[in-house]
Amino acid sequence: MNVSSSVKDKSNSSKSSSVWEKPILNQHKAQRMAEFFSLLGDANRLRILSVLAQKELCVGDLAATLKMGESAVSHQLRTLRSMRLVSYQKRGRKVFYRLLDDHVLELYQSVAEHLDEID
Amino acid sequence: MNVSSSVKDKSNSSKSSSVWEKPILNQHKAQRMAEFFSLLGDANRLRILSVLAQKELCVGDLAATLKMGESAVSHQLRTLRSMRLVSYQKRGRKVFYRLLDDHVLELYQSVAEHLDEID
DNA sequence: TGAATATATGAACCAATTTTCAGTTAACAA
DNA sequence: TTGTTAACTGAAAATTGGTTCATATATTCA
Repeated sequence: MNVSSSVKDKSNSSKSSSVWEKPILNQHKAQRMAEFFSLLGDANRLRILSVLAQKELCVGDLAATLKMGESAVSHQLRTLRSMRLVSYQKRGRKVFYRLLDDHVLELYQSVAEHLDEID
Repeated sequence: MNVSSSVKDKSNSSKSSSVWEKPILNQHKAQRMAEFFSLLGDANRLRILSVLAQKELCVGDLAATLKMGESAVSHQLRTLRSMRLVSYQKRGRKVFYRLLDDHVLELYQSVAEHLDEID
């Protein structure tokens, strides 16, 4: 057993004016953020995004470019769609996907920097 | 089969001057970035970081604050250490952890914004 | 020295995620 | 219509990840 500081957990409110101040990130918001980060926590999804950042592409081309199964790509696009990171447009029997969020670029930026610092 | 664009894959070089331009994120770098994002892709790890962002804390207090097992916390700290997100300092028999990177705050910021836009 | 405390570690277990496989739907062309 | 192609979907198989449990190491205190 071990509790040196007074740990009362004032049932942290979910609103906070400045970033990451006193209240502990509450379970629910932590969960939502974790889900989002997890979305970027897969090499294939990152590569899909990196390709789409250049130009919109249909599922088949995406699969060919990344040397992945088309079904796997389709599944991944589904999860990317669910988090509103890509949008799609059907043309004939192809479905073209494109990036739908520039936040991702910022995140990419930050992590790239961090990674460069490490090694 | 389906390859409308010429997909030659110029064996993408890992260096790129501006962010996310032509070369496809190569397997290796994608993997490293994915590992990093995965690190933030867990609610408990995020909460650990949110607590450490306020003040340094020892393992036991961290566990008590977050209502997690001490072993679980220790395991998580280990992975956070491996990515240089926290540093630690041994004092007596306690080990104090602290945030060791402000990039994380930026990431947190970006994702929080994105999340707010969604709902 | 021996007991108690704080943390770390490895293995086992369970849960979540990703890919593959088979089959379906939709669009187009013959 | 029939055949072909593009994409999607659900379920099973495979992989990855997290927590727990038992144990080990290290530090302090008596």
